[in-house]
Amino acid sequence: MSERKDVQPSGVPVPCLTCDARSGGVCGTLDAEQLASLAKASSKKRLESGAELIGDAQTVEAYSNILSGVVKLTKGLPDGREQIVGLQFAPDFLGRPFQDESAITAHAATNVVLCSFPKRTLEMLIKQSPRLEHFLLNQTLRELDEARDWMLTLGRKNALEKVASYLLLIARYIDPAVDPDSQSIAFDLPMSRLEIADFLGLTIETVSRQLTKLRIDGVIAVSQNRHIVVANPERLRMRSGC
Amino acid sequence: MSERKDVQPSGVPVPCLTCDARSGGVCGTLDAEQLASLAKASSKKRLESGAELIGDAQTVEAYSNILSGVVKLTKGLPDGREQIVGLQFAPDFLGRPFQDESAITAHAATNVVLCSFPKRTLEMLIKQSPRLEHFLLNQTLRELDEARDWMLTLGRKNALEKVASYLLLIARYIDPAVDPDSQSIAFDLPMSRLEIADFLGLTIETVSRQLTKLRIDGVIAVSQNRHIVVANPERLRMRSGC
DNA sequence: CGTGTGTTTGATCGCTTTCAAGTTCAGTGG
DNA sequence: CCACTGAACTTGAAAGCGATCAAACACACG
Repeated sequence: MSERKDVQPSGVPVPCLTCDARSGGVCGTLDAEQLASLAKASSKKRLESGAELIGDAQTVEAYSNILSGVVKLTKGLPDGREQIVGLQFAPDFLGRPFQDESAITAHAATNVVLCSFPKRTLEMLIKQSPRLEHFLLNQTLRELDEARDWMLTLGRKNALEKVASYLLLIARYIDPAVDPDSQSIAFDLPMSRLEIADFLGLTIETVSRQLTKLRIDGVIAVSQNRHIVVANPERLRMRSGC
Repeated sequence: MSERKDVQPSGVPVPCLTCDARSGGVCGTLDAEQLASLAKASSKKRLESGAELIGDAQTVEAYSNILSGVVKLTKGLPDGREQIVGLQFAPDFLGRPFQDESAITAHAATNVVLCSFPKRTLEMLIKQSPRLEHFLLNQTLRELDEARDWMLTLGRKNALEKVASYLLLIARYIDPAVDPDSQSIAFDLPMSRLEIADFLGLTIETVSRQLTKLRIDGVIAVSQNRHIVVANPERLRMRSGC
């Protein structure tokens, strides 16, 4: 690709012009020149649901911005038990800076579009740009807050509270202001029952039973397995334990 | 205190000269001038085991370095259930940058010595010192790794594996190279059975029973409640599920 | 129309919790 | 030094919740 086609008079690379992640994510912290050097080395990737992005103990040679879709981060025990330890949504940054080997596995939970770039390129930019490092610190702190919230759920909530908490988590991703108003909210679950179970530290059967319970109690309506209507978010919150 | 007594010819403030955290922690990233301005605003605090450092939803006006002891971070449910979501040891940095309200509670798990300084002072230094921000990013990434390890333990391990994992965690803090050699290792638990239970998402009775099981199996020896001798670290690791 | 995958439902089992004593330990005052 | 006291810990018995095993159901696809 020629420079003429790649770079606008404004200095913003063409592929970045229409990119949702440009303002929200990593790229929003870069000046035009830095953005250009990152864009030159980056490529858009489409992944089907279920595809593996990063393998456990695998050398990581790329970082990515999530442009759309949901990525799940998992850890496993030698005997096959699995736990999802994080969910990442657009426009999150994906990758573990300053560490060559990943201790976790990443999979596409839905169809996913990424903007990937080499580890080296980004690490060079980090050294140049305190704003970028500040952005990463903030995202990492947010992920840590989320992980700790989830530890409370995993360690101290019962099955019903776990499932209710999960539904609230997804509902809030769709509409962050879901609680105060008691409007109903509808969405499609980005994950299968097995994945939900791996997220909640439960089995599929238990997840299914708790969804049934919430359905019978009139808190939610379920259709086609994945489609959820939360009739009464406030009642769902009451069942989530907090 | 006069400057003459506070500052050495080298430029290193006197109280910092003998400080263990000076090289390992936040202060190691600062130049002499920055260290001096931080030292001027900081004060050493001794806290008894059980003291509250940061309350939930309380405005945080100070950050700290942990000079000695163990700090536990907890989250609770409205009905009183509690979960420990993190342990911090010297020379960790304590506090949640860029957020006025704490979402968690911090308590001294043992007697603790802190070096505290005002939020404002550190935030000013962060703006000046990319090295400091880099240090904080690294510590936060490490804490996130630890939190995710623990999510696997909370969600997918049974009671015996949880207790074994906890003992390994503490043993590794005492001696990081505890696994490869099969030497025995002895230490005092920094936490009560209730705290261990809150860490593992179990009850005190279950923690006690699993410790008894490990004792009967000859994996550990327990005396005076808190003192543990791990006779065979490798067998302990085998029982931890990974 | 059959096949396969994902989900629901049912019955039973087992682990962890709960409730209820005991026991050990550290601290205090005689 | 020892007896007393309260807190922390251990042990036991029973109950409950989620896991496991098994079967039925629903939907997509060839």
